Amino acid sequence: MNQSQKTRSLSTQKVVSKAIKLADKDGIDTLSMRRLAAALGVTAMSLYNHVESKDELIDLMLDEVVAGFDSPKIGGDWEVEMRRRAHSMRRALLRHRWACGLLMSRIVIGEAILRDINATVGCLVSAGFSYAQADWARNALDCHVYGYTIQELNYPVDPGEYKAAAAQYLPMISKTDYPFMHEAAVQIIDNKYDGVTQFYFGLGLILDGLKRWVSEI
Amino acid sequence: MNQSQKTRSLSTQKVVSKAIKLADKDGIDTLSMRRLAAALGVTAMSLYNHVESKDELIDLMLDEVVAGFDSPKIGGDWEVEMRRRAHSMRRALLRHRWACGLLMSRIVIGEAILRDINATVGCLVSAGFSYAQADWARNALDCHVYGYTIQELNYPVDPGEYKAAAAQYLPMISKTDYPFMHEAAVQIIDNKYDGVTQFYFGLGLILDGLKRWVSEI
DNA sequence: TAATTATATATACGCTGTAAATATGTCAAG
DNA sequence: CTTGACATATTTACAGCGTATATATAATTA
Repeated sequence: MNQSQKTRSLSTQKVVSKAIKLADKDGIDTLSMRRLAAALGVTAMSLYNHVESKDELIDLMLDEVVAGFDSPKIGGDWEVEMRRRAHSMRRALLRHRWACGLLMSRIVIGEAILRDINATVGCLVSAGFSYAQADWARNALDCHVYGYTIQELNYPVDPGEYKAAAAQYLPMISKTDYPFMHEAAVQIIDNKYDGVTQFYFGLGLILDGLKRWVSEI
Repeated sequence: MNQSQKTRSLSTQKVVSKAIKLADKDGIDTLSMRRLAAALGVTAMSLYNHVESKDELIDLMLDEVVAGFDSPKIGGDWEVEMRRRAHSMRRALLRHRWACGLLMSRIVIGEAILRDINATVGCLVSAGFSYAQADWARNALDCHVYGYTIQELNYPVDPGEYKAAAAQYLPMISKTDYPFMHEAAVQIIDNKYDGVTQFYFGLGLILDGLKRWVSEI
């Protein structure tokens, strides 16, 4: 039916790119092999010539997301580099909203991921961290970035939205049963919260702690 | 076929409990309504008399896990209470290995969850935190607990296992392409890492930061 | 005892990932 | 130029999924 019925039209790269595009648009839940194939003008089983399974496809998608991270420069000011990396991670994870939860909950070993970890550990080590310290520091920073961002993705931290959401949930939070939560919701509605500020505030807190830790040896 | 074919044998509580038991044993991926029903000696559709959907079932399962958290005492020493809560969270999440990823990536509003958040914010507020500070502090702590624990669930941080895993992955990490990662893996194999220590170390770092932050106003 | 309600069942639908067999286009060697 | 090998796309099929719908039966209420 197509002009190129059995001609080579696909490639792993094209499959992965289109999958990311679809996941960005419609969410990861509605991404099925059949739907992806249709979007590429092909039948589902064709994809398996370029991808071993849906699981491998998702790994490849995730590696592509990580490729968008701004990895630290080895030899640079570690604090500046870590901050820049964290910033770029958050941006990438907000752009690909489906990626954060998956990145946290799988072991993915792709090229981009190895490169990023190597650069991060390398930057810290060449700044004076021991390997153990660097490993832990990276873990703490990633925990913050992933942990914060995934909350940001699920809860509306944007000032306007946060207020709206709090107003919406408020009736569900009994004032007598949960007085502190209730008051917190009220304060959120009245005051202003800013997701970006909170993100960098927490990041600074961790970086400060790391700085003191490393220097006090 | 059963001795009680149409008799009332189920309840929401029983369904949720059995679901948790199955998820603990075989993982959340193999938990289907049919399998769960079979484990209860019943057909799949029967479950829908006690649970609105599989999604709601999972929310209920998660709330039950959170019910196992050791929530802070309002009025107690906030640092001690937060440490105790974090400890209990980690234990509960390690016991129910399927829960951590889900807790991070959904908005769950159950009784136990509301109670826990209320107690946590309440403890911090009554210790002198503003509501905004308390909200952020809880977020930072939860990020650490969830973020750390989910890594712990996926990567073997237990000393022996960590070594074995590093030894297994080492061949995949090219020494020329990823020298720092390679060296890190080598050091992990030679030195000793301890997941528990790392968890409390990171926790202490955050608590220290919070302490300085709150007092310096 | 009769009517109502709560609960369990049976059946069915559209969806999923992918195994297996088949057909067709491309390319290298004779 | 032909032929054979290979890469790729298709077709068909299967077992499993969540759950909508209709029905049957046991327990409770009137």
